Amino acid sequence: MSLRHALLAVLTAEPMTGYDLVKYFDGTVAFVWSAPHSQIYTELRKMEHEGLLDGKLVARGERAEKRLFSITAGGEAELRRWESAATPYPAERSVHRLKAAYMEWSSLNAARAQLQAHIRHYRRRLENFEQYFEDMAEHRVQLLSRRLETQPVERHKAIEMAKAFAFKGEMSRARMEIEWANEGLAALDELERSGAVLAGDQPPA
Amino acid sequence: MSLRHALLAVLTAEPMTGYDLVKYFDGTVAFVWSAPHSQIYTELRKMEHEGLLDGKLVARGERAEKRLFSITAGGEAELRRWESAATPYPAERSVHRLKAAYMEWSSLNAARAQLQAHIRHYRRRLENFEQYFEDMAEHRVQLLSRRLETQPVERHKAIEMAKAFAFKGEMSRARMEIEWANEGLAALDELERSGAVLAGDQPPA
DNA sequence: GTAGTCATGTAAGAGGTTACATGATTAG
DNA sequence: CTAATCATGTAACCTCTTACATGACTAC
Repeated sequence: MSLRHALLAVLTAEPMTGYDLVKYFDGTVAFVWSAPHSQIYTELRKMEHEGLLDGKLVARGERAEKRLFSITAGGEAELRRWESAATPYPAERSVHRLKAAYMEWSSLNAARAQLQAHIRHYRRRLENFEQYFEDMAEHRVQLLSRRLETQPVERHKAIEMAKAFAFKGEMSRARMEIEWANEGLAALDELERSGAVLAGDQPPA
Repeated sequence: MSLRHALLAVLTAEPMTGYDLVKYFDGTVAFVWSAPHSQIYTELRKMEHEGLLDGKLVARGERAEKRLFSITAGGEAELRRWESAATPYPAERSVHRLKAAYMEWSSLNAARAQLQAHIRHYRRRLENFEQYFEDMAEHRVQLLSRRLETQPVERHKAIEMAKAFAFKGEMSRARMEIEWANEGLAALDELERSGAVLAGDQPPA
């Protein structure tokens, strides 16, 4: 049920089409919540039926039309309710941590490759976040600029604080994962020096 | 497709029933991968049909029977393959980070309550991890002890390293989340001092 | 004209959640 | 005898993934 709240939240910036939302969900929003277009279009229609959104057809070129969605009073109320209510913590499901926990079934070199891939993955994320912060400082984040234009000035500080805070969390997470993987690489070196054996370095019994 | 690899990995310790697996998945395994019994029993049967597991009925008391599953050579091969192959990174979906990103729709006090709940959640997790490490040091982790009994000695170091490494990752994560939430609380205090306003502290327009 | 972008769907299937359901065994 | 634990399922439903599908608009 979080996709709908993500959609409501994005739509508080300004009315937009499903296509616009798809783009945002492929861009900055994807850092905290991602969704494919198939899910977005169907959820938008559902929310329209439930009165959380208002969709109206507008012209697009000569013949075509597109559907502009805006958040309704009910939608905003639902967003406020969700933002103020407690959200249960989903059960842990971390493939890469699971894999690490049973690393003994890999080989020394394959295990190293996994950790190096882990580092590469989170380094790339970190670079994207750093880019985002730069863009934010220079007012180049479209969604945020639109939001500031449409929301009352007295809320601007809170809006900027929330975005920065959330992304800082993802940055800390990325740094933590890189550090963790580096410690794993060191532990593997130590294992190798001590002559320990992984199952993948031995033939199957 | 990771549930099956988690099951294979746990079953390398020793043959066990679905019920035993359910218990482990409610216990230590849940820290990296959790699954309800409904999913576990059906997946076990599927894996049996595919030849990854071998299930045989054994007596249980006078009348009843239970099914003991053991990993087959094919199952072990699949586990080794998975452990050595690259695993794609799933799309981010973090409700609490999403909520934080749109905190401006909450109220100062509700936002504080969210962050305090975040801290409590990860503190509890951290305590559980600390308990686990203590249990591990004193050889009180059943699944691990069984595993060491059945696996060749030359692999013991690697086995212990892998478990400790994975759980250290979850501990770092928990510490990071606590620190993050504390920074958020400080940022909210700062917002309040500066007279900033959140939407939830104002009536709906 | 044609390639890239804008724009919006449907549908099958996998994975996960929650609830319903049942019965034997064991320890007190 | 009775409560807790052992033991194993089924089923409806929701969410998400992946693939299929279509057509208009715009810049070159």
